Amino acid sequence: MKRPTITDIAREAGVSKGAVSYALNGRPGVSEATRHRITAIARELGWEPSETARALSGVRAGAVGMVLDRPADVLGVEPVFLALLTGIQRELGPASLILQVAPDHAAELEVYRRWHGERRAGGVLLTGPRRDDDRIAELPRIGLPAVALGGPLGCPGVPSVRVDDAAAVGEVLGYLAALGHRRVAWVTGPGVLVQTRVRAEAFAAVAGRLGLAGARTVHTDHSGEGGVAATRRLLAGSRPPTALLYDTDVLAVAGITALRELGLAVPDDVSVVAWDDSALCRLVRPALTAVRRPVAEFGALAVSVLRDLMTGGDPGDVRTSPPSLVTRGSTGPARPGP
Amino acid sequence: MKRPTITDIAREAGVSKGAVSYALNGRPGVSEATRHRITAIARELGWEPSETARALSGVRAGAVGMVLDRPADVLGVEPVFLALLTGIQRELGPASLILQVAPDHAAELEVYRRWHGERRAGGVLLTGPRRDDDRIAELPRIGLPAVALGGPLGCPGVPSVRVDDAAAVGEVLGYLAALGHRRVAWVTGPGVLVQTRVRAEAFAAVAGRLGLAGARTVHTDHSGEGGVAATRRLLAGSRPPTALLYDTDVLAVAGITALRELGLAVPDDVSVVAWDDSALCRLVRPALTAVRRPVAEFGALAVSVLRDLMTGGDPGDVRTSPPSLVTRGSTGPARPGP
DNA sequence: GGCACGTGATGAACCGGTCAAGCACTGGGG
DNA sequence: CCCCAGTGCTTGACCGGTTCATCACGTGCC
Repeated sequence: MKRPTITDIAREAGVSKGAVSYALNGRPGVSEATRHRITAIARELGWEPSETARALSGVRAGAVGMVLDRPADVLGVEPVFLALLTGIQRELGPASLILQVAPDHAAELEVYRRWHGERRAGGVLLTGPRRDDDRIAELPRIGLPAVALGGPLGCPGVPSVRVDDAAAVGEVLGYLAALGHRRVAWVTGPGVLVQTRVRAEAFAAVAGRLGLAGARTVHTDHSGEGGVAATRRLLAGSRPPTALLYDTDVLAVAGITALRELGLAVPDDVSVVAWDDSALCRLVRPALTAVRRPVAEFGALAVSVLRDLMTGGDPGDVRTSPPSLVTRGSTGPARPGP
Repeated sequence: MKRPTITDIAREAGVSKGAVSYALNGRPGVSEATRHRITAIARELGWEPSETARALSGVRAGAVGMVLDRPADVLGVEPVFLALLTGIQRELGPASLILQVAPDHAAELEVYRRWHGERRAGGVLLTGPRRDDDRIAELPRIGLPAVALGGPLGCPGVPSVRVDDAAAVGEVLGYLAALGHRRVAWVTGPGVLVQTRVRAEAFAAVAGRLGLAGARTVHTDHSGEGGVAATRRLLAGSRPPTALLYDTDVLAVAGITALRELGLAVPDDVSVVAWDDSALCRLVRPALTAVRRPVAEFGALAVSVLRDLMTGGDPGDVRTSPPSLVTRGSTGPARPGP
């Protein structure tokens, strides 16, 4: 009950191995009649190509690889990870995803080199891109096609797939401004991440445009405790913010908990917005107003761009469909301040 | 700058390819002197074996595969997934994990067959095992070593790795009983999952032993909404429970939110326990008393058992270190009932 | 001295594909 | 009629390992 090989097909069809290879790969060298006969036999025998053998003979692999810095750091956000995975796999179809954890960028590049050398992966998805990321410089040199998830724009050879966070920032701030908020603070992750940076810059720009003088950005390590501390610090100052934006759902929950302990009501005293929508945002009370990003689409799009790159295309940077703001109970009119 | 092959090493050492192969694999057929010379040259050249070539020549692969039903269903719990992944990868070391999503068990088995046929994976971790799982019957037939994550005990050929949930159930119920709780309800996931079943059975058994007459189990689909509905239903009955156990942290948060909306205080009116501890449990108020399971250890252990199985061992079912109960603010003395 | 035997090595086949080179056959143009 | 180009297929090398059959070379024993 071994799986059939092209040799079996060749024997059955009365042709050579080479002819079968040409026929099944849709390349010239065999007549249409023979091609049909061969594909019919292949289907009948239930033949499927051996990725292993293909890889060994130097053909680009179809599998996609992904290295995680530290699992918890993927894109800076935990719960989003599974949605991302779903999208990736949906677009990947029968091809498989190879996952590996690497402690640092050097080790990560080593993994890329191995994957490429062995042709185990034909391309990779780059997670958690940073400013001046050495990986982005090195990958084209290795020759391994790569797509940066939420990465910097305009990198030659390494296209980025992004969610239009800037637009979302605009929408959120516009919404909050319309509610009368002037002092808005943004509790976000490590500043080295491109994603964080993009949001922070958009935040500053939009706040400037809307004339929100009291806009502030606070960087944390994305941990709940960090979020709590940042919230306390922000509220302790003079002229505290009337609206808070959090980078994750867990961070936002930590935030409203901290606010409640400070004796502040949400949304009466302070409004809260979470960055990624989730079941948690719906379930908590007050339910969290959140930015819903098309994360699964993001993953799927990344794979399709990578595929394009792998087949010789030269896709530029790409955007998903725009994120949307889901308003719930955690936001309301600003309390008239001093 | 191609990577070196054993042919390069052979040329350098002045021996044949075969000798190099024997030497590097630590098998008889070469003298100790030659072996040393060859390994030295291999190290110097920076040689690393090509998994691809090895796979093609029929050697068992070292990589481990894992198929996800639907990502969100892995072990029934989302946040745990990343911790699991961390543990798996820690034990896996430089070997890589191959991940694939399959819509149903038939497709999943097809993936296993392909992986095994191509020797892409030398073994697999089985997720979300069920009672009378057809995969567990089929995998030994395919010949692919497999370890069931939290699976049924005593399956010939497919060892299980488990966390001792029964002990945890005992601890939780003992703790609640000591606080005076008699009517305890368990809000859990789909009954087909072995994991859920084990907990439910332990729950019933322990409740019986402790004489908790009002113990009840409610199955949900693991969604937050399902948890809310179950909570409402439980509290609406006559003689409602004074303590609630939830299968996930998100479920528990949904639960305390629902309780608050029903006008019930936690823990004064009702105590709440979450099954898997997480940042969320610490951050929410009242902070959630939770069962902390060694999830990363669980993943690592599964890989090490799988490795044993892959190298011809016959490991039986294995347990992780015991889970522990972390008491926080969401549990307290039972309110004297009617 | 002849023979069996263990050791250490070699050479070649093999895994399942890809692909360049070669070859037989056909048809058209000069 | 011959040459050439194109079509359709075969042959065989190759990718980087593993493994089996074989063999040369001492060594020990009768």
